[in-house]
Amino acid sequence: MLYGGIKLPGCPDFENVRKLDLLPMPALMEMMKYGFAIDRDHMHVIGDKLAVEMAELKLEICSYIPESKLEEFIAKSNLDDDSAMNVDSNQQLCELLFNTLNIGHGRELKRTKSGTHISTGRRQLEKLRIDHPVIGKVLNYRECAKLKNTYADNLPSMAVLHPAGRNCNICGLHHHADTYRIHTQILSTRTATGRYASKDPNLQNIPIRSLLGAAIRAGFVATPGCVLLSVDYSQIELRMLAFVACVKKLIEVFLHNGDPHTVTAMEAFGITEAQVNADKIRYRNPSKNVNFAVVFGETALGLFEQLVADSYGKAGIPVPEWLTLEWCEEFLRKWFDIYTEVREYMELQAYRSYRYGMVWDMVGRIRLVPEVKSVHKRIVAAGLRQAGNMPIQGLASELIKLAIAEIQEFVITEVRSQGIHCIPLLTVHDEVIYEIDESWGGVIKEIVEGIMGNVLIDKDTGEDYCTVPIKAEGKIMQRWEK
DNA sequence: TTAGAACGCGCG
DNA sequence: AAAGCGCGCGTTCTAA
Repeated sequence: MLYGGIKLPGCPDFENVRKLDLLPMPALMEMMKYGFAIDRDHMHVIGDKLAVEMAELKLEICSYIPESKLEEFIAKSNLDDDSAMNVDSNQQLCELLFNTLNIGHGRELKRTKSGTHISTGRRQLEKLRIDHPVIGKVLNYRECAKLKNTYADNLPSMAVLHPAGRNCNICGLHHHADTYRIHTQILSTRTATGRYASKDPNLQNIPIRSLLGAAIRAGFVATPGCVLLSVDYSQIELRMLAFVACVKKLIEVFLHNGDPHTVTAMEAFGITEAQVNADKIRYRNPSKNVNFAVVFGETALGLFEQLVADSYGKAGIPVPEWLTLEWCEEFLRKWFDIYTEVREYMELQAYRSYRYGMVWDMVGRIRLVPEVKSVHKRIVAAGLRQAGNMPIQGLASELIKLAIAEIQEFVITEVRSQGIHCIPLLTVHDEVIYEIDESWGGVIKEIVEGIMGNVLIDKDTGEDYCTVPIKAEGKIMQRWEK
């Protein structure tokens, strides 16, 4: 027995899955009930800064409208202020970029799904960045608008006051100070893969990747006297791919605690570690991209597009001469030769999709894939990608569920029973967050890391169900991700 | 006037 | 021809 009667490995097994879905429920209930504290003033300050930035960018963007066209644009603008156009409207943006400024003239520009307009998505605009200064402004404006509308303005208004004092009427706890807390809803039976979803508000997509985004995340704070403990699995999907598909070379890399991206580059190009590090853009970045995206069923063209966008976007440099579609095709071929079991794994999932109409992950959760019987190649291809991805994403989601349940058991029997404050706040796919009495954060961090890393080791026999070591790393913070 | 589609984008 | 998995949400646009 692994935990509470959960068996591994498996085939479709509803009883097993039902048990696994129920075990983490007490912890999820607490996450929703206690909420995650936010610093409303911090959010307001960011919101004000973004408003200023947006107004400036909007003026700069509108200044590119030629005098002769100005009236035409003003007539089409749907805003009641005196601005010449609405940058949030892709139609008006298309008019400016492609019909007025003729950016990308003569080049093949990708159209939107419905085919009615040229796509103004970030990946497309990145390619046009060096053609005209307005593109950069639009992208900056978009980032500001997203952060302001979705986060800076909305989150403070959704926060609920937990007043200082005993027996809080919201959560029942004793609070030493007023806090404003966000209560999300966690949906445990929503996704096709077994992951959780979060809504009203969604706390699983709080920004972090950009500098401005990180500032938003820093608005999530620990209650005074407490710290936040965030523990996340490292490279969890790549590890699960190695495990599920029995990928010899990948398993070895993880057993030796190596860096899979560097090793992939060394193997694919037949070079040394020093050579990989000497030209990371050429060797390590593509390897990292494929290691990450192969579980999504990325194609050579997808890889090519991504690397081109990275080149223009992040590095701000033209596409290197070696970066061609053919190069990407060749690299992908080499990748599958090195990790040849992945090819076999994908074929097995395809077979199961056709034969049984479904695929399943290692604990027995199923996903139906009727798409593979479609007459449309595009639909079939999408179904096959989903079939290949689900057991990987699924198993990764089962790990964190087991961990959440096990940590909760520890929290209740060993921590709170000693009068130490420790509550679960949130889980974000491969990460769990707790709020802990500040003097106990360090101790509990070590224990939680251990529980998460050993979640596939049998508690009675010590047998490891997993052929790949699993690692979890924790951080202690006053503010989320800082 | 309004519900839903389309588009774009935040996260893992 | 299309070309990357899983979500939720804000704004604009469209059809009724």
